[in-house]
Amino acid sequence: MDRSDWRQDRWRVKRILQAEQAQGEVFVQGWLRTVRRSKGVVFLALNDGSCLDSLQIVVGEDSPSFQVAGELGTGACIGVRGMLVPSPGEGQNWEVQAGLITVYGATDETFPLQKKRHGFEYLRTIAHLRPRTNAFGAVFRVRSRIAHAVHSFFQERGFVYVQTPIITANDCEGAGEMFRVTTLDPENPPRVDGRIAWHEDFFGSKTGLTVSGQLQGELFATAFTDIYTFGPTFRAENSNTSRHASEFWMIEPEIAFADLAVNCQLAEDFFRFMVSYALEHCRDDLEFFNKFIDNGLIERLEKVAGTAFQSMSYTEAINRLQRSGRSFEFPVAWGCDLQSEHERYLTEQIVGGPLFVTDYPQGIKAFYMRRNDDGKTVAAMDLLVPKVGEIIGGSQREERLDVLQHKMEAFDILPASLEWYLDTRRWGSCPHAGFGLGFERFLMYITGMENVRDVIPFPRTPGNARF
RNA sequence: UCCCCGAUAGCUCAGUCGGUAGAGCAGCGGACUGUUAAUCCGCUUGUCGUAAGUUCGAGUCUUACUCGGGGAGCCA
Repeated sequence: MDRSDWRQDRWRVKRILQAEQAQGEVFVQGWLRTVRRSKGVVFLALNDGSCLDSLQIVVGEDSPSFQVAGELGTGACIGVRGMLVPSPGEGQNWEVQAGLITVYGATDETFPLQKKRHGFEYLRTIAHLRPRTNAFGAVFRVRSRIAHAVHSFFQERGFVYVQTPIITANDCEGAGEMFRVTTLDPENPPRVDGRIAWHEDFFGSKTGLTVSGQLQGELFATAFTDIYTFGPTFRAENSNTSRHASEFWMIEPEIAFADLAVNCQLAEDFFRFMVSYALEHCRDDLEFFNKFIDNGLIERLEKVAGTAFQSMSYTEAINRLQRSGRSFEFPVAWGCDLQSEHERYLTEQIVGGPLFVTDYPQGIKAFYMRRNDDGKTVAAMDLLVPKVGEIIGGSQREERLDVLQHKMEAFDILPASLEWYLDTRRWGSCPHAGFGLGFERFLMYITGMENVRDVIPFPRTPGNARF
């Protein structure tokens, strides 16, 4: 239900532009994208973030604010009271004939945003102002809608939303380097026998920021059957790529009584639901991306929304790569992890769309993944998509206590640190599965933006935590 | 962390063989009764990333460093 008229005292630009008839006097507030002056008339383009388009404000010589309007610059924040009338000009159906204009915040010639296209790299250096641009307005509106779509999808299907902890003492999840959380004095930490006495730290043990909510998600899946998490995740890896951030958001469903096939089906349903949702609810913004960022975007999204995903086992993928006749920088051999170039070739060249690769060799995957009957592979799956690469990683979890204990031994993980995790296998264990989807990677896929730093409001990457 | 590329006006970029800095946009002033990143005329803008070196002379060549980008690894 649309309640964007929740305030009686002013209109949002989006609602005005959707008007089907003249509305009489309106009051609007926002920021100016452009100011065009002629001898007897000033045109203002007013944007309030409600939609991509701006509202045209026409200030005639008869307006009490004609003088004021002529002195406004790009970026100024104003309120306008005026009559909403059909626009005689090209390019918009409605415009506001300005009466009184209130200037909340003027700008001067040092305002960094101009009415021209800026490079994304430059805009990253002014991340506090970039939401006021067309591209980032579109990005963050889409981000908001898609976040909502995540909850819609799972809530409609009876999944319980779990807020897994951000501070955790799990140090052996194997998903990446952790940021340390401590209140010990870094200059002079307490020591026992020369080693830092972590038991004297705030939580009585060594803690860090979560690298995944999966393990706790599994605990809740053994009570609520179907659950999901959606929250921030932190990796202290020194990754300097367009696809990695130190702080990002991840969606992790975990489902009981499910094998890998059900897991893949859920991932596909989810992915396609989100794409359809974006096409339906973010149309204007997607058209902007399609026009200025990625010309094939909408066509690609529509195809993905309407087509079943392909799937192949790791073993088959290796065979297909070997038979491709293509020479890769890294050799293709069973037992080796797929390199980025291999993944790209599979999803972009061989399949030309999203692709599940399943059943990887157990040596290259995490300890908790369920061992297959062949004794060599585990029930793991990655979803690869063109341009972005790996966007989902998941697996059926090892629910057999003895097998899991052996795996932990083989991976050099001390069972003592995860007794609570093993307890779920001790009592009332059940087959279950789950996956993680990188929210920003999905946004990259949906918007065509090519850098993870440009789909997260204030990106954190090695060497940068500004704003 | 490794490999490659880059850093010149507020922004986007050009700058030849080493010879002393330039275009568009923005900004400022003016013109124009309705524009769509308006148009037209005029004007202003520089520690050439930092430090050192080679040279009569360095934006240009060399080295180191800083920052940014692309790729790789790690992964989402």
